[in-house]
Amino acid sequence: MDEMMKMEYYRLSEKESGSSAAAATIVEEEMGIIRKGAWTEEEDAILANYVSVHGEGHWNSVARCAGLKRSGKSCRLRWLNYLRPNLRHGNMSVEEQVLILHLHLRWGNRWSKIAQELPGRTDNEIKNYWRTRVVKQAKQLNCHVNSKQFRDTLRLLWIPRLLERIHPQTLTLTPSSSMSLHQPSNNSHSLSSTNSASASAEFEAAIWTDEIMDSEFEAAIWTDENICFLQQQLTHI
DNA sequence: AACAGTTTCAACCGCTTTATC
DNA sequence: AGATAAAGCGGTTGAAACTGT
Repeated sequence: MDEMMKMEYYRLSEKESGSSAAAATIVEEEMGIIRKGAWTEEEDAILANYVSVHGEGHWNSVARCAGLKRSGKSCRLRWLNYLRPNLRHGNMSVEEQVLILHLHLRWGNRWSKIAQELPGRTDNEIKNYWRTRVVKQAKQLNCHVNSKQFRDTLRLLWIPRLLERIHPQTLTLTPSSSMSLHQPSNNSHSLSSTNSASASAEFEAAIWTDEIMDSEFEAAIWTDENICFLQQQLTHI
């Protein structure tokens, strides 16, 4: 935090002392001062302008100083999920989808951690993708999304198949990375083996190509053909 | 065209973690 | 060391958009 920010922060904290900020928020909410629901363009502009001048952080203060009738939490979320620069909205590319599948096998529902590996994507977006696409497809295949059966099928068959289609060279990496994809794991909650960290890094690097950042086409990995393939594999695994 | 059912995703909620005093 | 506030996180909800009849 730079000095200007610090000064501003302490000034505001002082202002808020006495009755706590949280208590103030509750009172404001009860009085109908705190707005909820969809953000308007005007509110977006106010928030974006304020953050561009003062920087991120101290969201309760942002809400007050910018004149927004919103909670600090709401301001933070709106900024992180919508207004922040360099965000990518819209359809996920094939590479992004495969990476999500891969990282979820490794980390589970650690959405923010997964989001860190997908530049421009938010944890909320990834979480929504998972729930609306992956969980849905698993249900249609009569599987639980976290079952060993479904996870093994993803890890051993489905992801390699998708990779082969998008980047044929990915599967001819070093033995270590291939192992990380093909080696069955006793631990159903982890893709990892001893060398998995470096192998996974190699895997992720292989998925990401220069064109991904420009990729705008609708990337359908959940095609009838692919789902049929999954269905067949699930009955044999 | 109108309605019902389904899907999507932005936003909220509540809990946990981290930072500060 | 404990209290408090802020930030972060994952789960859930509900309105809008979409699709089928």
